[in-house]
Amino acid sequence: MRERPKIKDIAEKAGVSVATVSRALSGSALVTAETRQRIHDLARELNYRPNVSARNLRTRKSMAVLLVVRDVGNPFYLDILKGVEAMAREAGYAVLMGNTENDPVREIEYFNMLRDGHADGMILMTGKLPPPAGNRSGSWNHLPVVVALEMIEGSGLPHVQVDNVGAARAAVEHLISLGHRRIAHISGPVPEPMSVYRREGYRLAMREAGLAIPPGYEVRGNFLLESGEDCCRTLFDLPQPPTALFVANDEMAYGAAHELRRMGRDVPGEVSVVGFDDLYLSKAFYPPLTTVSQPRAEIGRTAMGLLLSILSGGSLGTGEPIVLPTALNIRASTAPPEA
Amino acid sequence: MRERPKIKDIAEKAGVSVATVSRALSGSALVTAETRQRIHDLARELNYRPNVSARNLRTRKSMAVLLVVRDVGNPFYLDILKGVEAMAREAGYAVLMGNTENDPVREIEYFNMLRDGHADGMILMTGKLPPPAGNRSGSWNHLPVVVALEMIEGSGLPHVQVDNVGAARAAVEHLISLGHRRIAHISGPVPEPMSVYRREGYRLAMREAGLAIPPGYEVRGNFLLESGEDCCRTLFDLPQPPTALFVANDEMAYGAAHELRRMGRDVPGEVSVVGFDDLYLSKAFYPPLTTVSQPRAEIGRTAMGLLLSILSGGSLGTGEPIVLPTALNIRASTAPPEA
DNA sequence: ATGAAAGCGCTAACAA
DNA sequence: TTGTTAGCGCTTTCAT
Repeated sequence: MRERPKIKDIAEKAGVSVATVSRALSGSALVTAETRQRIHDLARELNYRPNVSARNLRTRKSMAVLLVVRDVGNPFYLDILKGVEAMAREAGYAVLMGNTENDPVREIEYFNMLRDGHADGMILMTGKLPPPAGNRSGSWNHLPVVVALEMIEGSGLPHVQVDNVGAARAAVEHLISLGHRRIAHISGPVPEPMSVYRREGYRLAMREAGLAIPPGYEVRGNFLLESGEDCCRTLFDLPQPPTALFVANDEMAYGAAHELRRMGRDVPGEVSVVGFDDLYLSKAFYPPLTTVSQPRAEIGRTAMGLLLSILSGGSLGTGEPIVLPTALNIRASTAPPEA
Repeated sequence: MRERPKIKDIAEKAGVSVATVSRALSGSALVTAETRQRIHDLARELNYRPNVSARNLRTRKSMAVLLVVRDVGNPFYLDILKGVEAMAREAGYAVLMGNTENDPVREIEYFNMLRDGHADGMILMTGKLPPPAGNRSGSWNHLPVVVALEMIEGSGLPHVQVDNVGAARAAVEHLISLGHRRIAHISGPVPEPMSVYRREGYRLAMREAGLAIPPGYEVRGNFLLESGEDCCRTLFDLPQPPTALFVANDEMAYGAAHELRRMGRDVPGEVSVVGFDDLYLSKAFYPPLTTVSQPRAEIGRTAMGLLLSILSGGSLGTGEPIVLPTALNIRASTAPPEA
């Protein structure tokens, strides 16, 4: 037996042609049950495994997908990755990790990997599309790419997302229904769409309740913990500080709550805090964080499902984005304002 | 210009052979600077990119590595992944995610992917080696595999790890130095080595301080949040409950602290808690968690570096495991016991 | 310094 | 139902 058996070895032992072996192994109906059985037995006996490079070259497929995020170190992506991975492996696809760190060079690099045959399709969660230079069609919308989580407006690509405006609005309405009037917002890095939408939800809820947004009540953060602390400090340096905070993600909400504690302000006694994302630690946080929960695993599964249907030549759907539902998880970081 | 230019297209336009183009593009010295330049220009103009499947088939390499973990959803792996990814892409390797969920079938599957040419090497963090069935050599130790984080004793494979015994011991010694005597331990899922080692460190520190471990003071958890809560409850149902907890990972420590709060016991006023891992949220936790910090990104980088040196035919090192240093981060969840 | 040619291992026409 | 054969696009001897 040679180092690594190939189809030819099986063919010789079985006394058939390589074509027959290939067919038998791929379960083609054009092989008698008897020869198929014989070949399968032989394959097992020789511990045969097909060479993927050869198959990929011939079939022009790689059976791999690329999952591209801004920062692999961000815990937010975990459940999405998990959802993608689960669906992918079920369908026989491997998952390649892409990490851009907001670097345009890398963003292009991953598109190139797609072209190079490293992967058959891509799930893009960076919210950005590199300029279509060197791309004949002048656009990306004929590539097997699904945009998830962070939308890319006008891209013409299939999207899987949540209603950030509506979810943010519901979060702020919760605060208002508790009786809060002075509600501030720590936003993400506007003008990125996700941040803009969440801020929009905040503004909408405030306006509908007839509440003015005092100057300085909108502070721009960057989604990181420290940023939550900093923004919180800014907010409470105001002459008329807020009684409630709507923070654009949980991580900054942790930072804000942390900072409030440091300043000796009780949460939710003196200040209520609402986050966004429902990271899995938010329920163990002290106080357990009221926050908007996104169906992360579902986002991953849906995006991968969409990509699979594209890869299998299925329709691209309606072109309308798929919007998954969010939920407001009311826990212990919100309470009525002090009397 | 054809759909996707290949070497042949460039060769024709340049009036040279495909061999010359291949050489020029790979930077071979056997091409005149002039033709090399011409070919490079042409390649850029045609927007040429090599087909990876073809190259992989020919070179018998995939320029990809497989990173296999028990649970891609676990935040602990994030920084490791980040470290691996950074080193990998620097060296021109792609990173494939593997997720076993402790399923032996999947564990084998990833080894098969290695054999099949899906990846050139593997970083294994599952702490388990599938039975070497169908493996001629009867063992795995000639495969390009680096074991990280969770050691696999007797595997003969290169290891990157931390000194779990020593780190755990230092953590418990901290508790002892604060004056605690009744120190309990919430362990991981013994008899898995990592859990056993951390428990061993606990026992060692206790013995050296001349402290007996009362019956029931060692409770077995599973590294998950809820498990921390459950174990904590068990511990405080004891007639003589502990004044300090050494918990085998941060996630369970969060759970334990959460449960203590629910029981109305102040941390660290009434009970001190030490964790292990230093997840990035531990400092934002309330109270900020005293915990053992592992150099996660460094573990990832080191493992990938080791794998790269193996893949480039370098030595396998001494065979001795590489042990990376840990540090005890003392924060606010530990204090002297009540008088 | 360049070219011709032989594959890498597989799949898929096309024949039989 | 099976076999023959032609590639997939690239790298790499071996000639020249």
